[in-house]
Amino acid sequence: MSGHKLSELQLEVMQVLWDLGEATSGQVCDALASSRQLAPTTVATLLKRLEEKGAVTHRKEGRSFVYSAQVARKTVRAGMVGGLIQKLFLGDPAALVNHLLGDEGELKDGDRKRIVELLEEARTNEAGNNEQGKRS
Amino acid sequence: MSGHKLSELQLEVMQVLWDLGEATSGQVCDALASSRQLAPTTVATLLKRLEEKGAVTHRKEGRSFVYSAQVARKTVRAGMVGGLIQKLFLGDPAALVNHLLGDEGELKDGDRKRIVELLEEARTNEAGNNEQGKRS
DNA sequence: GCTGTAGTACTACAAATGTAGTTATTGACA
DNA sequence: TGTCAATAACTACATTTGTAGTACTACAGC
Repeated sequence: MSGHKLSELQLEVMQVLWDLGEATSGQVCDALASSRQLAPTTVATLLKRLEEKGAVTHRKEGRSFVYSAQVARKTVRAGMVGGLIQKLFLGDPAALVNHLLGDEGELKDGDRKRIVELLEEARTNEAGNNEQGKRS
Repeated sequence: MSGHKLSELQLEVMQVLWDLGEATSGQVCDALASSRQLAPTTVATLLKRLEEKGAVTHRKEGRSFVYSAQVARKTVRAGMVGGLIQKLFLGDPAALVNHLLGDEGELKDGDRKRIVELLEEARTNEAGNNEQGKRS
């Protein structure tokens, strides 16, 4: 439900929070430093906006805010992957996989192999589900 | 590398052009009508902006413009899927597939099956490659 | 106790996007 | 042949995003 559309930069911030569990704006700023040079106030602004849209929360510790993600990585992934499938693949997830397996140059040598390996797992699960009757 | 970042709406317009081959702004407007009510001028604006960024071209026919996509659907898919993988899955395509196969509720019953089938096919191909001698 | 520093709050501003009105043009049809 | 309907050009405006400056505050160390 919660339509969490995150921009690229917002996503980067979320990644930091997901990885660290929680962080002050300063820590987020440091974590991002490798990929982007942002002024500390910029990061603070980003966090506040993310909070406005419910993607993060903060608790107060001393005078500073310790932020943490309020939406799970998985949720955001699901939302964004789902959106992409809708928008680009007419709602058909298999079309996405097909695209990935195609020769679009997406995959490096090892990737294809690893993906195919996932097949084994998937089949196992599939079998398991069938036998046990699936629940979730 | 042409960084074609398209917004959701822009993407919808592109879909129409990809599907129809070419279309006037009026036709695009009609095609979009089912999903969105947009003023004809709005659609015209969208097309012009898309042209500015090189995603579409037009030729003149009488007094009206007939637009057609200038970037291939495949290219845009590759770009956007690639971006998503970078941003959300640390650049690992297999992680995306894994996510799809996970129980995130993304897949309807038939979908999983079809994906597994695709993977099986891919594995067959992979085997073929192996037999012929793989390089890397 | 005073000062520097880190961090929040508030403000700002440019670019992109979603959306559409106004105006000018012009081919089509009565 | 004159009017209408379609369409392009230009303009407009709100929202979101990327980015950051300024002002205020409070703790830390001298």
